[in-house]
Amino acid sequence: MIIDGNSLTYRAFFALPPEMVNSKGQTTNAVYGFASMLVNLIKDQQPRKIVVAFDRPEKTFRHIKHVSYKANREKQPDILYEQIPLVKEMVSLLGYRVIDVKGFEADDIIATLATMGRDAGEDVIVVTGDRDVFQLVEDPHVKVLYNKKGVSDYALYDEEGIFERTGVTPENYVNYAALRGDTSDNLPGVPGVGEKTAAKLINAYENLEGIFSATSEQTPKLRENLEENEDLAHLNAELMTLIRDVPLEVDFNELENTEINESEINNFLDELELNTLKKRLSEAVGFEVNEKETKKPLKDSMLDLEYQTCADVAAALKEIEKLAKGETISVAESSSHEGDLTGLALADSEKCYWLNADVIQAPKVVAGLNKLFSSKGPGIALHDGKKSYRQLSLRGIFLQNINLDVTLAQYLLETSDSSEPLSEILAKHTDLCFPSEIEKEGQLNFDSENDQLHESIVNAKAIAKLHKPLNEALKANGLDQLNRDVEIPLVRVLAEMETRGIGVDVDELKRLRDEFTTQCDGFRTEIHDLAGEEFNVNSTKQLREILFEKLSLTPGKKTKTGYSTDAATLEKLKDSHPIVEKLLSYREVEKLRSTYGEGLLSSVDEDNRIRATFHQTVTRTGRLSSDAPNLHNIPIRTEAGKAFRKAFIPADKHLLLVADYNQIELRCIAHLADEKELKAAFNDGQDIHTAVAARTWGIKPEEIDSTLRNRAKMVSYGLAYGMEAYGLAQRLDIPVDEASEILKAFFDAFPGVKDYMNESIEIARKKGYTETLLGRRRKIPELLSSNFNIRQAGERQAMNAPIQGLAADVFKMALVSIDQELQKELYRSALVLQVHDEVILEVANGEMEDVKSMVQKKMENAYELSVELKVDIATGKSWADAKG
DNA sequence: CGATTCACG
DNA sequence: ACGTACGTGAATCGG
Repeated sequence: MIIDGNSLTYRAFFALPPEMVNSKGQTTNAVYGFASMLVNLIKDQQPRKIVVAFDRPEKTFRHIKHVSYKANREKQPDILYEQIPLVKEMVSLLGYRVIDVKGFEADDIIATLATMGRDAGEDVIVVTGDRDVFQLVEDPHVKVLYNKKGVSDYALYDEEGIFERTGVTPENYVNYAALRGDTSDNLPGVPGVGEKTAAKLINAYENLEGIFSATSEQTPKLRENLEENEDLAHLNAELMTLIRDVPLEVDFNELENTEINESEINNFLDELELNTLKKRLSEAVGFEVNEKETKKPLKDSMLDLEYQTCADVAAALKEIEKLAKGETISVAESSSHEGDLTGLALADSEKCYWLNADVIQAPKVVAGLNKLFSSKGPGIALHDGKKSYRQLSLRGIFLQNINLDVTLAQYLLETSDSSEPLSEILAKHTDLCFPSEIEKEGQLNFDSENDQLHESIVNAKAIAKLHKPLNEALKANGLDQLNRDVEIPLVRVLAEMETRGIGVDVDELKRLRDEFTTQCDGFRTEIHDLAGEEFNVNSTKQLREILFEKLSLTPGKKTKTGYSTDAATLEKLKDSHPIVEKLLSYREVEKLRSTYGEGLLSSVDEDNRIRATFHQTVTRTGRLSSDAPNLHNIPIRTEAGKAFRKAFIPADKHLLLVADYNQIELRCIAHLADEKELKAAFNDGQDIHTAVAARTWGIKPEEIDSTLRNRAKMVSYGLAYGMEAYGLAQRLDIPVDEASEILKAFFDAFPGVKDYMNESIEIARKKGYTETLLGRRRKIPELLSSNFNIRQAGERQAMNAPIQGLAADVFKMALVSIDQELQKELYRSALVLQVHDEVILEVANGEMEDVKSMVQKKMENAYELSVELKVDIATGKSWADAKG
């Protein structure tokens, strides 16, 4: 196997993010990528020996090609080139031969080696992303494994393969490429001659001489182009012909793999901090992994495991008393695999105490802890507060006075990276680290109570150390208020909702599941009949074959793996074949059956309630998310799907109350853009889409029909996402230029909006992040990308984040204030669910009127904007009943 | 485990 | 020629 070292390093570099940097600032993406490729190549091809060739140009370049090669790459300077010596070093340490020869390119060395191999009767496989080597392919000995893209996408070409790909034989490749040119090598070809024409000419006239002596047989335009560029073609051919007699200083037979230098390769990978790669590489190449000699952290920078056990109730009470007089207490609970609380670690900056499960159970300790954790106490710091809150509240202990949740703080500080292990957060904000025996989680025995104990001790200590730096960082970044007034109070709200769950009518759910199962079976049979064979309709791959090959329907857009079969594509094919409509129906009911029928049923607890988890540190905009199950995407848009909302019901003697913000994002835009006309439309209480339509097209609201209203509605919805004409056209099913007109009319009617959007992008570009009104940040590194599409996506994110983020902030504040009011007034009603701009409460009989007006008031006044916030409220015996 | 599809706001 | 509206999570297939 002869590898083009430069070519693959180059491919590896662009396949992987340049953010891969070790702690010393060395970029490692290309080294990592090259090694990954090597692993794949060894596994797939199992070569007997491997040689890697590299360029070693002289100071002045021998070929024009070299100059342009360099010119093309100059923009990606050092961070790529500085990795080439590293790749060479790695290859050598792995026992493979590195060859470079002064004044020659890797290509030429490869050509020489391949020729030698062929003459020796050896099988040679050349690996590269450079098409020049196609000329070397020769049956049966020389093949090319061409890297199409990334680190794992290859095509293996023999003579037939080259012909299939290019339309010419390997020996004709040079002339073919000379005519066509090569953009990646910056060589222009004959104008008007592309792949097809080049192949046609070569095959008709054999070689360049043949072609140029018969130009009169071509069409006038082509003839002219050929005649004008004859010299160019000959020069190209000369440049592209690889040199097959590079003076190598070694004989082909001396290129055996050498010994692997085990300790050196280990050191090399450690130095670059390519830890996960080490294992894969060692398995593929065959060397022993040295257990990394982790430089033992300095003793005084390591957290210790010392703690004091409160062995009985009296001891616990005594220490609780002491802690109550001191500073913020760090709290870390410990729970078993099954989720039972096994103990509690409490730390201040001096000491750490351990209370086991028995001690915590004692009523006196519960009372003591409740006092300690109350607003009269010194305050609490913890990590993953929602989990601790849930654990302790089950034991009657309530964490009421949280002033730092490390998880939340880290989320606010670095939205781009949530839910890091505590040990890493500690390393980021202090110069401390976890004791080595705790850090390696894999080495902990999961069942050992002792390990769990130690872990919570260390956690509590780490939290104590993080308290000061994190609070300072929050203040310094203007996130203090958001943290204290919104995120921290929300912990309790979400914990309570998770614990309470929402009631479901299991019989109804089962009925729906069965109904959709029957429908699925029916549609599936019909689809099989129409297709003329049985196949797995859920498999896009199989479906593709049926639709586009067997039934020869016209394919639409493509995905990475082939033609798309998504709903938008199928919609367009509706009239071509009766199977399409059935497929759309099948997809709909299959989704309902699996995700919502089977899925929800499997999440129902014994008390007929569903308990989801609400994540506070997942989204990049500040919204919440829900999983296991996701209750944020229960169907509503189709009648069949909506039926699932009938199965969400209140407890006995309760009703559900559903309150949702009316057009909150559009109102946020009106406020942020300070767009008077849009605000006026809201404040007048008009139908917003009609009002927007009327202003956009300059006609009276009474004259707006449903089409115009719908168009305005789509524009309003798309607005927050940075929609373009194309997207609007797709959704409205109108031509792009028409959509473009609509957008123009809209932005002319509401000029503040356009200005605001541009401003959002500008600020984000300057600062590197967006900010909501309340200071919530979102980093957008995409704005600096050299890739146009990625940069544009970044711009849309920059437009959307402050809008979606403000709506999320407002909503969170509403949740908190509703919760506080429910507590304060001792309501028996409770929050059971939230869905981005909608809250659902389980309201006790007799409390409805009060709760309803309270919720409305709290939501509408959650945060004052220069435009009114309006809330729609309904009540009923199910989620479906309580909607419109 | 990535890709595809589709449910929601 | 490409891709084209933001943000999520779940089911399913297939490598």
